[in-house]
Amino acid sequence: MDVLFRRGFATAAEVLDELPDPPSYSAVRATLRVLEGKGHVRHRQEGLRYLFVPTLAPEKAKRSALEHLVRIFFDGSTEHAVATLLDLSASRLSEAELDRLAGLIDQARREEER
Amino acid sequence: MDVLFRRGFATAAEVLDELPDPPSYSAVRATLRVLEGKGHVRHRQEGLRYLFVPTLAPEKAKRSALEHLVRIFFDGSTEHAVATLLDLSASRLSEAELDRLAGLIDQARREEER
DNA sequence: AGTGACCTGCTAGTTTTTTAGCACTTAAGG
DNA sequence: CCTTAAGTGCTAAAAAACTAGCAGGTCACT
Repeated sequence: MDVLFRRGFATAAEVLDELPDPPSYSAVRATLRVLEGKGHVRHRQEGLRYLFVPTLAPEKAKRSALEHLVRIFFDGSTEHAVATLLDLSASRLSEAELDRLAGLIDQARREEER
Repeated sequence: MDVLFRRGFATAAEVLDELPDPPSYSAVRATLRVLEGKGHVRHRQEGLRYLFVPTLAPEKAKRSALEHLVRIFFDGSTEHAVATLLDLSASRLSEAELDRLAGLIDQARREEER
């Protein structure tokens, strides 16, 4: 699922390529069929091969993943999650990115006031 | 692992209790043994029962989980991840929390300048 | 027309996981 | 002292996942 979410879609072979500690090609194909059976994935035929796509829309998947992570690792505290995220990559954030983030906080503040 | 990370430690029965769509008690016990074999978990004896604890320190686990999520769902962009996080819970953030977050961004900015 | 590269569907066999349950130990309560 | 509850270790059987590989189709190239 991670591979599919990251790339948007992929063939079984592409999923295999990107798996760390990969099982066999057969196993990947079987797993994709199981995931499809469970409704987590769909496939469409592209030429003669299958492209697999996550069922959940990317926007929903992102939110759901973040909610889950905040609950599991930060006891539900968005503040702590954001703090760790900033700390994690403070040095990689550009001036412009920081400006935009400050803007988002201001925006949240204004929505709070209403 | 999610249950252990969220609670810090737990018995097999507690893990079972918190699993959505739970397997059998036997399966949980066996899985914990496998995880211990792989080094993801340790256990210590508490009275006559076992308490299982993640091997990875919470601080490292949080960072690792965030890094992974940002890579998978936000193409590595911390900015987009923070934006979604803020949007996700803008209405739940207090004035004080927003102030502290703004402070963290200022701090990142100052570190950038050095 | 033939060949090689890929891909699907399928299968049979192996390995791993899951399950239920038994014997045994410890702690608590009557 | 006896009983009950809760835990561990272990086992055998069932279920699921993994593996290798074959037949057949399509495509591109020679």
